[in-house]
Amino acid sequence: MTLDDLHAVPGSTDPDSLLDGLTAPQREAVLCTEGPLLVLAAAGSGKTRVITRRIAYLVSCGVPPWSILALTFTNKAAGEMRERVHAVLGEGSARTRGLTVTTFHSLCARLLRRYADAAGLKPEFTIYDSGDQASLCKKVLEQLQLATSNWPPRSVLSTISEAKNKLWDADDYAARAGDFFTKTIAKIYSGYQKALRAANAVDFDDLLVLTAKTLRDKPEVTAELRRRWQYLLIDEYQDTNHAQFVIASMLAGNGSPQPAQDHAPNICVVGDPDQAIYAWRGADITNILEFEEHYPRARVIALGENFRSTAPILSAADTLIKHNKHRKDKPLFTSRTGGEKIEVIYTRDERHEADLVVDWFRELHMGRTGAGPARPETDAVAWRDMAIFYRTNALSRVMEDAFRAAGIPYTIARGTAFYEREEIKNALAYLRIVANPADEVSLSRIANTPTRGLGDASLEKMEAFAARQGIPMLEAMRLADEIPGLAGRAAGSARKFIQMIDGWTGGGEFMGAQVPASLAELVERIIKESGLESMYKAQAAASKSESDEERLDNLDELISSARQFELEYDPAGDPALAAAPGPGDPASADDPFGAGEIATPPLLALLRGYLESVSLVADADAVDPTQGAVTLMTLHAAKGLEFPAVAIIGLEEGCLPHARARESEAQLEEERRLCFVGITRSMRHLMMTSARYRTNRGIPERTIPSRFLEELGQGNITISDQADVLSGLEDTAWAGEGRRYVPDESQLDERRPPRAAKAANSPFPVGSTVRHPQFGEGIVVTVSAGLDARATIKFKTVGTKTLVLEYARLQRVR
DNA sequence: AGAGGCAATTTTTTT
DNA sequence: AATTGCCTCT
Repeated sequence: MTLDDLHAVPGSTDPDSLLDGLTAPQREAVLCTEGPLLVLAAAGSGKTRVITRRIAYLVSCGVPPWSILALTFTNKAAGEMRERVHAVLGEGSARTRGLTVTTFHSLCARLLRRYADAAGLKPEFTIYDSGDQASLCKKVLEQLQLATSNWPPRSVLSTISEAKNKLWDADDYAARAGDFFTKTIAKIYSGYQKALRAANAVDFDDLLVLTAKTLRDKPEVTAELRRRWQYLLIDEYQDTNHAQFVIASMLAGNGSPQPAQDHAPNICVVGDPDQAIYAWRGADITNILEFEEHYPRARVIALGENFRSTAPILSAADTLIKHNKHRKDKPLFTSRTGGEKIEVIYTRDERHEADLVVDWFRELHMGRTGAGPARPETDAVAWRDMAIFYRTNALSRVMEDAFRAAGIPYTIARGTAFYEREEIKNALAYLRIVANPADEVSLSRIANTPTRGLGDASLEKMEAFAARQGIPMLEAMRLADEIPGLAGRAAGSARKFIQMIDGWTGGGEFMGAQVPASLAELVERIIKESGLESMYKAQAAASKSESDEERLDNLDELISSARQFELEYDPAGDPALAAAPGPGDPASADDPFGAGEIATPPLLALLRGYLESVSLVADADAVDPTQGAVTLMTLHAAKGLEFPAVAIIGLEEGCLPHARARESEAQLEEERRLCFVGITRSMRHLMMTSARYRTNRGIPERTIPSRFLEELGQGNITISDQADVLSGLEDTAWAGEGRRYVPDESQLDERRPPRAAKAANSPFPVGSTVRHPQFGEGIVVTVSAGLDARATIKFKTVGTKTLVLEYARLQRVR
């Protein structure tokens, strides 16, 4: 975010002022509002700024905000864009009312809820994540009597996903299936899709696919939406897949079968082919490459000047990306001069790597010292301005350990992590059942969690009954008394279970005195009344382990998140609730789609919205620059961000480029683009590390430096081989058989004394209980070594704190 | 019925 | 290394 966006005159009505500070091509991109426009925005070329100004410009020219639709890939990107448009136009004003800035997936979820009938769904449908998909797939495999060993659900699902991305349904796939493998997949696909519909559920692909099909097959729906959204804007267009392409085309009014238009659609797409990194999940680069063919009257504007990075960083990125053969060369330049070179560092192993990154960040944080006059304090880099990128999530662990030991604050960009915890999944499964009683996957998750005497045998009987009668499982449980062969005890348990759920939903009506008045209350009651809370309380008491107490904290946090959602929820802004507009008043001065009759009970609407938002979080959404901490994330999550200081780790063959991507030239080029994306996130300081040995799945292996390091341009980098400082280590450590790396402790860097030894000598070893004069009793979580040793202690009453041992006056409690 | 232990296996990236 | 699934034991 740049200063002049934040400080732009709020409520300014002068469209021309929105061009201030823009370069000529940027202005052109803002001003070219009519007709198809392709903006080829190189990394760091001010893309977001252009999009923001463009939206503001449209509004200030009198275009009604509700007729503008801007699509991004992550919630964070959408939120940021919304915020910046507000900042330029003045928040809360009617000037942005009805403006839609959202992600592809949320747009689709909302459209599918609103046009559920047309799409063949019920509006309370559940969105299944990959875990849910796998469970459902397993059930289908069982029905088809196929072994999961021969048909691993994960890989079956990815084949199905590929088909879906091409908009092939199960029949299309079956029609093309020739051999045994594809024919079997066709059967599974068909069964899986039936099971999804029976559960009134959709997977991530369905969100896009069903929307695309609805738009294609229901002209009345498409016409209505086209009437609303006259201006379409799509960010990161290089990463759209075929379904998204169809959605965009249909919304723009350029889809088959009748592309002939008397006016060219106002569709503006922004992207950079060099930053296409999602081919593996079906993104189709030809969408952006062939935009001009699809929209013959399209204007093309290239933004090539980079305003983000220093010259050496930019030059290295440019040199690297030029190694891609299947690429249209385009300029990438900066008018800046100076700047430090990229530091390429070879380390011994991943722990050494982590230590050197920590050291580097520490130096940056203090401001550089060294020869010459002391640098001004502004040279220091705040923790929040630093980031570490890695190819795979597994690489984060060692870095985390190092940061924790060093006492440097850090966060990991893993927005989905919270919702992947067992206790949260369980609580959400109850919520999903409440919202969508047909949701079989959620039901089987919690039918006997906590245990209530509904074991596998009883559940199977009820499932069989449900299948015979062709009714959902929950209905079968309702009729438990009539199920032949079902034990009386199990039937009683089922009855109680049903009563419990009816208590929350008012029998599905969401009315009545006993039904919760708020979402937070519903979540709280479910956690208590389902028995989840007492289950985890009992576990915590029995094991006294921290992870179990953490579960209770997490459940509390879920209640808070529901409360938060409730506070921010605006029913008028929920397109899924809006009644379809009457055909009479398309020219209504106000947003004809914004407010409509609300037929759904408010609590149910809230719950649907909440579950939707939970299902659609992205890892990148967790990036919070206000946290004052170093951010750790994958290279994929880093797209669209920028940081003054960046460390990219794991520059090794097999890691980056990844082993699985070395089979084809195309995959290798995508890896190179991934590396390019990482480099171009950095504004001033960039370090790239390569470990000579890396432990994968517990086995240390000798590595080969990434070819990308050779492709940066020698003039842009400085190389420092820290691994070589201890030459001879290899010969001794790797002598003999077994290929086990046994580092000789005596040869290790003095700055890093063996941690385990020091920590063990600490008077307060990990796991011990200590007493603090002020904070009371706690358990030692980590201890660092050295003179200024610190310990992280989880206190019973005041939470977790990091203390310097020398001053903390801790007492060991036994 | 349910919990606990052992063995086998491993997706890179994510909406 | 870590997770998941399967199996046995209570």
